[in-house]
Amino acid sequence: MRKILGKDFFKEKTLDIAQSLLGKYLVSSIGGKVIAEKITEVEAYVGEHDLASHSSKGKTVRTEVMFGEAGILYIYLVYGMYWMLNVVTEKKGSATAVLIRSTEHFKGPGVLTRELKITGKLNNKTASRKNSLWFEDREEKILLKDIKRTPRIGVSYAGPIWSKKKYRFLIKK
DNA sequence: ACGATGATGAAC
DNA sequence: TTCATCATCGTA
Repeated sequence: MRKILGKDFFKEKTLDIAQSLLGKYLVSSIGGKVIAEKITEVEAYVGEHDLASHSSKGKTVRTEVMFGEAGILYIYLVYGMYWMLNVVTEKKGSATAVLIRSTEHFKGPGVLTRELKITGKLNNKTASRKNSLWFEDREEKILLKDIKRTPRIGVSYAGPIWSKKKYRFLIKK
């Protein structure tokens, strides 16, 4: 059985959502071709007080998306080349999100979006079949013992506390 | 180890 | 308006 994940799923606590997104599927039908990929690596960004989070800059043209409703996509460009895919979590205004870093076949957040044809066009849109990008539960259980936690990647700017938080979750190989 | 490549936010 | 930086990746 396949269930599309909606707002309710993304309303929970960000760290819980991050962990439970492992083993779920990211499905893209952008450009007509359907690609379904099992999520294997994610990172949590837990609010305005989280110095690694873009939302710690407060509400700006870019970051206001993070202050929106659970289940909307926050997609931005880094290094002038790579789109980063995030899903907004918790209640409106919490400014929390989960970054999708890797799937089964595509290692790295920039590779993943490139291969699934994800761009800023979907920024601030809801993850849904209608918008050609959604999340599915295909009932593949990931055991706790198979999940590894590490600090987040590329956030040394966040200072001694926040750069060291173990908010990266990945499926052990 | 480094360059590609352009948006972002802070300083001026 | 300028400037350093950036939730990265492929090539060396």
